[in-house]
Amino acid sequence: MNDQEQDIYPSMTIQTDIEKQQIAPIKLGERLKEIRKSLGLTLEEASQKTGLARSTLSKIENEQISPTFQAMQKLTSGLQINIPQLFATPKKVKATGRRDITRNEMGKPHPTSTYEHELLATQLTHKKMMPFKTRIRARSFDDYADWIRHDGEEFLLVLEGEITLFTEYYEPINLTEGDSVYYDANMGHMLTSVSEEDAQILWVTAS
Amino acid sequence: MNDQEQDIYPSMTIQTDIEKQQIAPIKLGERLKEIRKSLGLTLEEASQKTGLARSTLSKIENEQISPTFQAMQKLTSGLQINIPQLFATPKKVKATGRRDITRNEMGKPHPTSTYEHELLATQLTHKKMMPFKTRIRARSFDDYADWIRHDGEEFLLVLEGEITLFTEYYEPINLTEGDSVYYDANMGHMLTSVSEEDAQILWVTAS
DNA sequence: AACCTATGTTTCCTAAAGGAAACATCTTTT
DNA sequence: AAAAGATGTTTCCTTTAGGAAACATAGGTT
Repeated sequence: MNDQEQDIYPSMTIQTDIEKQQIAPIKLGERLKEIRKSLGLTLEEASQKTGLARSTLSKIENEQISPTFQAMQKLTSGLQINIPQLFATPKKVKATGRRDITRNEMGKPHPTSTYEHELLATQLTHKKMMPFKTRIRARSFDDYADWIRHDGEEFLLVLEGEITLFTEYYEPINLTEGDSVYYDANMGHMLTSVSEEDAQILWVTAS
Repeated sequence: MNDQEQDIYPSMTIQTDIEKQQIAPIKLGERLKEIRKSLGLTLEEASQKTGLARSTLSKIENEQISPTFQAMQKLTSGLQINIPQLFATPKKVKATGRRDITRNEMGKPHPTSTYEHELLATQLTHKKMMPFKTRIRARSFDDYADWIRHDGEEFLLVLEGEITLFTEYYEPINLTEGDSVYYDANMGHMLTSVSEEDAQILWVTAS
């Protein structure tokens, strides 16, 4: 799957790092207090570790002042936390309880010139992985205009037939039923069928 | 795979969000200027978008002042960026060019009382997904002490045989060769084989 | 060239942050 | 129970951040 093909269906989109960092309508003070408490520190101790006055910490925790970036750096380095951590709400609102079953052959078809994709679990959006079965129609290196490359990592398992895996930095290699590969998708890659029948694979992408 | 079984091998560990956020010994002003320029904005335009005075922005960019958290919020909301982005160095060091092939049956065995895992791509560490083939030995609900649940999301494809998928919030459902499921792993889940032979599945986890 | 305009910097003032110390509340010690 | 200590809050003062306007500097226009 190359970049152009992406984002056609919502179900094809993958939740990226950026999206995960939900915007912070943050109660910074509250959060800081949580962190300090979880470290078992008093204001005085935290003051010593950070170099900020006890009173200043108190005011920050009670949202009486808005700390400067400088102060925040002292906070993070002193308490051994990183900045995103300060903003990430501890109980992250992660989806839970979702489930999506795709019966055999009942995925969403998505054909291209070289691959015949069958998208799985398309009822779910905002998932971390994108699984799909693919029948490899390409028979030759020349069926591709260029390397396919995109963000993220990919896992591939051959379900039937035999394929050749071309990758930018390695020699081509043949894979047959049951074989699998894991690779960085930034590296150029492409597949061709070599078995009599077009090979079928399972593909899972994450970025 | 339950929590206890995790983290036995480095190759089983999955790269988490926290690890990705590399610490930032940041030149905040410099970074802000980069962002503003990349958006093609003048100080005046940025001022209008953020509600911060032109002069203030100038001083921040030249590190003459240390913005308050309040100011930083105006920055991030006005320029449509999120806070970690402000700190992340633009050229993120992401792995690329890795590749790991696992031949059929050549994965790393990892048996438990209910499952017989074969871990795939174990040569790679810090990957976003953890793929493994599993033979389901459990035959009954009672083979499990409790629901299996852990962080992240899971994708499952039945390679051979038939299984029953038990999930916390849904009725049990049977899956046969070629069927697949995607679900949140926080939701309790467990599998049993129902076919004559123990069923085999492919499992991919991401968190 | 003189003139305007757009963009960024600096100045000057006020509003707000940060620190020291007094204060208020608890808990522990004797 | 009184005294001492520890912890967090508030006050008061100094320093710094943030905004308005003046200033500097660069292109464009006539």
